[in-house]
Amino acid sequence: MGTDTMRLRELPPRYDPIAVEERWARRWAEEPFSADPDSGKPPFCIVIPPPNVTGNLHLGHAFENTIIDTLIRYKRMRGFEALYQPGTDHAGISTQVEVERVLRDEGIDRLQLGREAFLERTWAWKETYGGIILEQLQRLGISADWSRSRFTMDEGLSRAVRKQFVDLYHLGRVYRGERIVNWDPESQTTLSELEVDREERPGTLYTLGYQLPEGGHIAIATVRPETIFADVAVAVHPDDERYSALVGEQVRIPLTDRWVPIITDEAVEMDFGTGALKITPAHDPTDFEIGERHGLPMPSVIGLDARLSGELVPERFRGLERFEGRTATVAALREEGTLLAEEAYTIPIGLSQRTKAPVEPILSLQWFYDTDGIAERVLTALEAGEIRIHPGRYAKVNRDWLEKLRHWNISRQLWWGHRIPAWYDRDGNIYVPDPDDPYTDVPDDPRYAHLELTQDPDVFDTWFSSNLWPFSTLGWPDLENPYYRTFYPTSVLVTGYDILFFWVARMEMAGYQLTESRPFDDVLLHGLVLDEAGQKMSKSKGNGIDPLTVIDAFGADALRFATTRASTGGQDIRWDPRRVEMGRNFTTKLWNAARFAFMNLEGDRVAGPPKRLPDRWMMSRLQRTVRAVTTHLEAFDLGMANRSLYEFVWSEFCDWYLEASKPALREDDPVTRYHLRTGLETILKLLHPIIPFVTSELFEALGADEQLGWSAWPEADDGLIDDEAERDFGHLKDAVAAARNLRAEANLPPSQTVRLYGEGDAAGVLMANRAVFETLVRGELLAVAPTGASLSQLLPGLELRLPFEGLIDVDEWRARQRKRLDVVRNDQAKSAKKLADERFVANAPSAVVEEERRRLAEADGLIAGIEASLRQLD
RNA sequence: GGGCGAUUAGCUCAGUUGGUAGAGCGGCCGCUUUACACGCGGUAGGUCGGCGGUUCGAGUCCGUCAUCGCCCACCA
Repeated sequence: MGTDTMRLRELPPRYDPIAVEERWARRWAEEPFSADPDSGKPPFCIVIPPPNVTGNLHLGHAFENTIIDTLIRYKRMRGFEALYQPGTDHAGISTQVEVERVLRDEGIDRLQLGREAFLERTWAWKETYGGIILEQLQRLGISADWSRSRFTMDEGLSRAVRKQFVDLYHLGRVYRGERIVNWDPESQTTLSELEVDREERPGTLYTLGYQLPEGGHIAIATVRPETIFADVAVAVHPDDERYSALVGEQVRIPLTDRWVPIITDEAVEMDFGTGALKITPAHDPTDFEIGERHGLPMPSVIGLDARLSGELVPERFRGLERFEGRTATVAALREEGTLLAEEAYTIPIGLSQRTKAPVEPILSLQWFYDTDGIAERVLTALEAGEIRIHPGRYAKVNRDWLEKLRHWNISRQLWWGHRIPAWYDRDGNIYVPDPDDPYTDVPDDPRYAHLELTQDPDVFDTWFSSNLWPFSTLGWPDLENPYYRTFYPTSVLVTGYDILFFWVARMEMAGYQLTESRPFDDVLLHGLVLDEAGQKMSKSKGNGIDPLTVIDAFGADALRFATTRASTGGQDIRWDPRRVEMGRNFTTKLWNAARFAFMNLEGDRVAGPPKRLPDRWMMSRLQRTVRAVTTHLEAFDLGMANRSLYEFVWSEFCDWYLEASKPALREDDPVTRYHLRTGLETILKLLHPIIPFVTSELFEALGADEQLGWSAWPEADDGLIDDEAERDFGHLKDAVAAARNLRAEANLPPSQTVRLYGEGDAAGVLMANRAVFETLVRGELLAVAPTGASLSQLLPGLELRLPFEGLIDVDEWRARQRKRLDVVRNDQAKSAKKLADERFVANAPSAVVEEERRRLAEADGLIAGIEASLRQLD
């Protein structure tokens, strides 16, 4: 190879992550890692789970994007055309709530402002704050193609949403209908099942008497007496003999003069309460279904403002807020004498995930997505293994949810979002754009010009647009878009298991529905980041940790190190600042190792096979590390990749190789210099996906003319795997450790040079690598056996002797040897016992039995040796 | 009511196909050994939640119980 012309840049003695990271982050933002759809290289694509456009980076984002970026950088280095598709989500309800709050602080009411002005304000807000989270992500060093950033309300993506709706409408999969929905009276919109949290609250179970015509009553249990005004029937189970005689009779609703029939329905539980259920179709999902089955009327008595309203509500209760209404109703019932019993009872209650307000089930005219057919299709595909889910246990969760999916309420009474492309004439007929020309709004269609059409005021559920994300960001519905053609279906979808239903399952449905394809090959679900006490981090609890603060203090590499290390099998990760410190320390260690290497890299380097034992050993271990890290990354096991690298770099490369190579470097050995450089360079490449900043900096300082992120991933060279070198260097390491033990036991100061003699099968390795051994132990290896007494350390194949020179402390040594003797005798006994067991010898694989025999022999030898060395000093 | 996860050294966590338990931090004893005190060398510390089973052999597989946590669920 000859003389090297590379120019090493001098490294500052102390690594300053802040300055270095800032420089690289800016570079990666300005010259993003773009992907060329026409390169012909195999594609690899991950779309970012789009963060809320007005949100701030939290640790969950940092964790998630580190995983994604690590995979992307790895694949890019492996020669894939890797696209990390970035972007943001308009996050309908949370953004609207946020902007409303800001307006309120200015004393402005949304309704006063009006829809158009409000949207203008919201867009302005989005323009101002919408980019913040992406800038924050850039500090993490993620290698997204920033030139392709998308937003769910971009024109192209909005078009995709409209197409989805139009297609589904004409297929009959979305329909407008009056059904029970979850109403959030606080934000004044409906919510899907997923946006409602179930909680148990202490309450009361009331038993009411519904008067029978002939006198007497039927007792009915309810937790919502204020809804009796909307009752349309009383239901009992068809097999319930207690009531069979009453079926068909009319009963009087308390506090009113209305009489309703007693009917039978299988949904009634005979064992619960009195076995008789009041039927309130407009305010309870079960009752709604019963009402539908029996063709019952469905009057409402609770309005959108969550107050009692309507003709059926006696005047004195009208206008009362629902919970006040309950109190008033109960009081009146008591007075009337129809309140038969009250008992304390835990009642399940639905809360709006966003506002925490108790959700009111109401009957409302909304848009629904009948997902039955497509869910079936996804289930078939999942069954066929078209999508791999990691960890595997979530595959079942995914399936179970799809199996019992209900129609999805997709309309929201919000302003911020994709307005529903449906128009109505005065008679309530529905007009939706032609599927063959879905981009034309209905009012533009000359066929409808004579009608006075008004557009549906509602917008879609946010997830009705993010479900398109894997293909809408790539250009769909333009099927000829090169990005769509090359990168779809995407490769891996990385997200938290908490949005498996919200997002993943819905993308699966959208993919098969609209693109006839799975949207991704693999789904990698990660855990949640918990606080130090193991609690979920949340804004309301105020226990969140700002990743930017962490980055400021320790560096983004340190944070990335911490999160990848904690990334094991979808497990939640409890925040532990010690992991970040570990990462910071590790980057510093790497920096210092590089500084040492740089000090020794000037001068000739000769390529070729390693000759000296330390080089052979290191190169062999390095190949194994390349293999292990590659395997782990292929399996998405970032935690293991992290551990393999940490272990190799710190405990092998730094602790042993760099020390052991010092004699050769002192001698200016060009072969060792070559392997030192190769080792360092390979380490930088392997570490790059995890800690891109410090590795890029060092690679550049090493004189490379390409960016590390674009360089090729190392290939393991099996020819360099050297079992003999590993065994011999193992002996050397053991001998060094034994020498250090002797030094410690003899209580010799570290500065004092020790004289040692090695004896036994492995002693040859010491003599052959004398300079290495002497450097590592700060001692002198004697060529001739010392006469007289000495302290010994017994190892398999080696006795290391420290000549007794009178100045040393024998007591410590003796105590330690005796202790060691106990340990070895214990091992010996265990092995002997095993080998004496004929069932073991007969059943265990011969290699295991052989190994046990070897252990026994080794223990025997050690015991004899240790005993002899102890006797010698008696 | 179903389902899932966790339980390993003082703390936070690893532990591929079952073959004598590991890391970081913390503790203790030493060290300006010229890459690194964000470091180096040495050292202590565990009946792997309990019980039972399978096996020559179980942290690892099966059953069961306990504790903690999460998800799903229309018994009013």
